[in-house]
Amino acid sequence: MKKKQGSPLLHGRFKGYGYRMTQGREAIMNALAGAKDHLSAEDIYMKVHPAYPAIGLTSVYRTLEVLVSTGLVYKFDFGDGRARYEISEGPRGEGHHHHLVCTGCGRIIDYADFIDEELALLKKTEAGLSRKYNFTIINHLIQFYGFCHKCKNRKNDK
Amino acid sequence: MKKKQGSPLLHGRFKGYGYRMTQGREAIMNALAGAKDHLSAEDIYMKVHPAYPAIGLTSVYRTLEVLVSTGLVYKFDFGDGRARYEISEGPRGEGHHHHLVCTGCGRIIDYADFIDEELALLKKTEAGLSRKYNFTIINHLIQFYGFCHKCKNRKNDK
DNA sequence: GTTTATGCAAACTGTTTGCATTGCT
DNA sequence: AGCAATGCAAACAGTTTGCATAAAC
Repeated sequence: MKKKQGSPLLHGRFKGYGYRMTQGREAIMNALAGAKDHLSAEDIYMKVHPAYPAIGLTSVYRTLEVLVSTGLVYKFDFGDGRARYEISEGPRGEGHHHHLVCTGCGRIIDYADFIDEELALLKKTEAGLSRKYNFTIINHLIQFYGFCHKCKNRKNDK
Repeated sequence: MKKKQGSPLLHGRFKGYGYRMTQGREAIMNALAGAKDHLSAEDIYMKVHPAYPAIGLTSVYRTLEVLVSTGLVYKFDFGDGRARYEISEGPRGEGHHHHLVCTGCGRIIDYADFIDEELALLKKTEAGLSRKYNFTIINHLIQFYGFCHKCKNRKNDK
């Protein structure tokens, strides 16, 4: 189980948009497809580099930009100054989860509990929003902000 | 109705944490309190500068950092490279809203429709999450990603 | 009188861009 | 062959940090 071969879907859809498929892009897509979690541009660069050393960080950024603009890949930002990317398998994908973000220390906890109820409601909301704002919804991001148990206490010290 | 005088709550809570109240900090808090929308550090700097020209951008950042770490102010990131700040009146505040973020052009649409149903569910979810992860939830961020009507079409061209 | 906050300038970090070269198709 | 994609280095933008000074307490 070295590197999961290709992501035919991504691959195909990508070319469908008229972009060229190159080794670098393929490697980047594989890295994204094989990742459980959201990766930063540098994470991706690191993952791809050993298999394809010719890659440059610039290409990673440029490829990501294209992927994001087509909606095939997702970009989000947790506020730590570096963007994260994740394959857009959509909110029904098995890896889908939401986040708890600690305002005190920046820690991010992924959770997938309660997701089902949330999704049911979101689906309804989406329908309404799509209509009202003429907006095609592909994905969503839900984050709860607050204090993790460590920072909760530290806060009281202050 | 020039600038809403002080934010006694913020003010008091802030000192309660042991920080000193300075003119600059007060001005920054007023700027935040008077804003309908999420402001970037530079927005705040611009708002504060006329009334208190001695202020420096550095202080804005430093004050925001403190406010965020106490939970009095909220920081989020839409992915355009600059962080936004907003008074943490919590999800029940009248200005509370969620976002539609266009992946194609970066446009952000604020919406407040459907908020009530969403909030009801979120409240329930929060309770469960707080317990399970021992995490104190103060606020949340909900964003739908997709394509606005303009980018929807542009995408088909490609 | 101490200690914390400030302003300025310089340092940093992630991301973007210009340009000559390479590699898809 | 023709045009899109790449790599490198330099440019950028937002944010952070060091340090001497000023302001709160």
